[in-house]
Amino acid sequence: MSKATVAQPRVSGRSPAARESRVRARRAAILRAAAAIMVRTGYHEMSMQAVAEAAGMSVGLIYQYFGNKQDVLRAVIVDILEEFRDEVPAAMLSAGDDPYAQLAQGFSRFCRVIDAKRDAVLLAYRESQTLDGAGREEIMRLERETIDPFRAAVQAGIDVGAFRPVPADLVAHNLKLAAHGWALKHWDLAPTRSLEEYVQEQLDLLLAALAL
Amino acid sequence: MSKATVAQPRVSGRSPAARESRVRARRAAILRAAAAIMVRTGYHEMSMQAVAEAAGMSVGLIYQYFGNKQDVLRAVIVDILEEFRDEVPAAMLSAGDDPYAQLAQGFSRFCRVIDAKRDAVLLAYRESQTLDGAGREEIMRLERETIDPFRAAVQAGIDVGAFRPVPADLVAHNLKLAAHGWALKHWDLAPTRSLEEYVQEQLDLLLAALAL
DNA sequence: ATTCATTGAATGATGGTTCATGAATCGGTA
DNA sequence: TACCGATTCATGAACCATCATTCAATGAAT
Repeated sequence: MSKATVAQPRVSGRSPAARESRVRARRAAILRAAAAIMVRTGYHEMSMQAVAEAAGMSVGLIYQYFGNKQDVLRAVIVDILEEFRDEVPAAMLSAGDDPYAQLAQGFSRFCRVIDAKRDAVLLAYRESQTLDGAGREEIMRLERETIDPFRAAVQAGIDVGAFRPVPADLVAHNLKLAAHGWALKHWDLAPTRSLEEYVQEQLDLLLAALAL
Repeated sequence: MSKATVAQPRVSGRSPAARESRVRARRAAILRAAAAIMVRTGYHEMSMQAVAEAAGMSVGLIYQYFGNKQDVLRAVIVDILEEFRDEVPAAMLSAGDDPYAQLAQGFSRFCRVIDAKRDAVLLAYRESQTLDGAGREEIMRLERETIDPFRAAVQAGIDVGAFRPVPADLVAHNLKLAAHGWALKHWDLAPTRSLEEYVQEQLDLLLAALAL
């Protein structure tokens, strides 16, 4: 005996709109399930069977929405990084013209988003090497896009004469690593300080380098 | 047909000293081979068969020296971190009494060692989550021991009145992340600057926060 | 009736770990 | 010296388990 016994009822009809919304929902369910499992166990320990169960569908269906397992990993990681890429620059825009305020605002938002997804950040660090060349390229691109506003703000401050001349890209890099650091070294940092304290202390330390 | 065909001639005799030296040599060969493979392919893609071949011995023999595959991983990572733990504090001791000079010396050495083992550092970041609880504890301990001299030097400078009062542990943390960052974000940093330039620029930025 | 979504057992490949087998070396003995 | 168990070192094929991926069969919608 074999083959399908109970097909899950389709969520909605066959119209293009219905189809598109079903595709979105399925993809989201898969990614949500996969992310939850990977955060707990890691990519290699995650079986597609487990993802299917957690997402409430069959294994075969996952392959309708993603080419293969690695493709799922890529989508999970990209999802996270896209949130950074969208949130951080937006926060800086809302901070007005002052480069210092922009940096403070952007860094603060960056840290907050990271704090909310600490596990996912660790996942991205751990598993991004599992991706193929194209996947890694995409990750690097997203990371660059996220922090370029930092670089630009520092450079603007220097040009205006508000900051000491320093390598703007390196300052941006340090802000990024400091934000990532809250997730990477949470075991070391969190026992001694809250997120808010961390943000303030780091802003004080890292932006002191910009003072004339 | 089956079972052993050609046993490799024993390197030396059965005396305690000979035994100990053989054990050391075997362990070293296994770790060298395993590290090389993992750096290229990652832990999960590394087969014990491949390690055995690269180390010039049989699979079974590896299990005489390590309990299992994860045990090999732990040993590889611990090896790297122990080098940091030994080198960094030593470099600071050789820098005399000035806290600033100590920090500069320690950070510089830290970065140099990391540069020499960039792949291994990435490996440690990627795979340390694969370890069990005890393994992760050991890693955290080694990391703490490595950078505690940074914290102590900063604190000493503050106490002496040479530095502005800042959270010493956070400065130490930032120096560590900046050193790790040379490996983690080499793709971003290296195109624009050499290791020496990176060290100088980072010292300038990070220690500016200490100026009165 | 046709088309598309969905199922899940079967396939095929991989690889960690064990262990029966054989070689090398030893201390003791004649 | 020459030989003999006993002991330790070393081998690698076989065992067993785990999955990623496929695809023929089935159900629902039109």
